[in-house]
Amino acid sequence: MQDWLEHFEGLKRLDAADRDMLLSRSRTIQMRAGTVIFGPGKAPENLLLLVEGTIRVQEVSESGREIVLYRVHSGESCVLTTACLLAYEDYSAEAIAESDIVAVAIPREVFEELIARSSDFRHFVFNAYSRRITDLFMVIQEILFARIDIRLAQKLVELAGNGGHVRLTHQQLATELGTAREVISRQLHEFQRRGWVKVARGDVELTDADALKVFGEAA
Amino acid sequence: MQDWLEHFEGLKRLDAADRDMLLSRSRTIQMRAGTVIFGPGKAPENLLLLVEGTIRVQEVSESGREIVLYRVHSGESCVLTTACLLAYEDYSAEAIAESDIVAVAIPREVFEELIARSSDFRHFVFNAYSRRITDLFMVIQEILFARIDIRLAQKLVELAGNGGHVRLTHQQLATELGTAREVISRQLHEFQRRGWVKVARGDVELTDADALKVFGEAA
DNA sequence: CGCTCAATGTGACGAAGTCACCGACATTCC
DNA sequence: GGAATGTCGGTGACTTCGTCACATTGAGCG
Repeated sequence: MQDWLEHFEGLKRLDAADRDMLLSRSRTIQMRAGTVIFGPGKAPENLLLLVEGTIRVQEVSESGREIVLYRVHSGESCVLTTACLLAYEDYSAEAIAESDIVAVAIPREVFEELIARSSDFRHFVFNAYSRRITDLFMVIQEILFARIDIRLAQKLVELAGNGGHVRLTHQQLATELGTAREVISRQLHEFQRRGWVKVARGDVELTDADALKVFGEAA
Repeated sequence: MQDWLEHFEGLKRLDAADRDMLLSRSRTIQMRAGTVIFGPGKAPENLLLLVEGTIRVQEVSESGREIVLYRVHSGESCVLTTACLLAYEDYSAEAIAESDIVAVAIPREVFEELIARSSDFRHFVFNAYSRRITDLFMVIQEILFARIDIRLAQKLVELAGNGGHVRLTHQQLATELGTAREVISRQLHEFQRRGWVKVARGDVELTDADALKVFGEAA
């Protein structure tokens, strides 16, 4: 894994010296799908750059309800880790490897030095922060002001691959939206009644993606 | 306004050179209470350091419902402005001067240069980001997982001054929690029935703050 | 004193979350 | 094959919360 820097759009233009620094003073780590990367009482020591795979950040309630806040994709950094290093720590948030992942861990001193030296690196980091904050704004916007049927329609369109299938359980869809399984079940049935989807065990087939899309845009 | 730097705990230890830079290349601005500092289609050009007053950042829905996301107090920076500069822009979020304010506007180049030069400044900025992100996490946590009677009780305790009065209208309280006025009215009546508060026009008197506190902690 | 506007009260309703429990399907192990 | 077990999904009753459409109240002011 010599050329992982190529995965990061925002880091391609770094100086040779900065690239060297990143390459020589970081180490590559791997984790299996399902690993808890950080969580209550488990703050990481390093800034993580995600080379391969995706990380899901979610919040959990005592009662067991969950919501996905955002995802970190390959080529992005997990800025929350740096946030954790500074701020309070009784997050009920956790980050989970959604797939097997490959990441690069950058020690804090290296992070600081790069921030000081490289304006490209600065932009990369601030960009990441901005995106997360925007994501969180959107999440709040949605859960507070948008109807759940609309949100589910949008989510289905978003998640459907080319085959038009969403291979998730109702519980997983509920977690995506921060609602309860029963609510998803009922809404999916309503969508099926309208001929927009066909539900099966662990799978939702979009039979009329256009209708769903239109419905989802009726904000 | 020469010594505004003294208001910023995180900036007190800056080098003389950095202080000079901040002082010489920024300008002080003032705004009246109620001014919209940024909002949809109105992104600011500068990083703002708030010297005097408070700024409220909130989100608004088409239907008119609102929620307060967080407040920026004197001695803090309004990092979202820098976030705005980079990311999407169709925020439905807005920042409003809650009181008359005095702020220092720092041009982008100066901001960048300081980030590069001063580790104290860096920490100041990252700290601000972290705090905001944490605030947003908490907001999501609350609106999704906490009952609104609990949240109202907490909010009343939090907002009550020494006199034990919260001088806000039901609508304003609703905005604090992102709910509807009617809901607040009903909950306040229930609290009054239990002898915890006494409601009047634009004012809630906490007659049994302890009970409210206990109730609010029954998470 | 009566006007007017903002603040608040209220009941009916609808949307969404909770609870309890059930049945349907899948996997694994005899 | 068949039993055991666990996950997934279905359902009705209920509660909480938001919405809507008004009615009422109070405070300031001409």
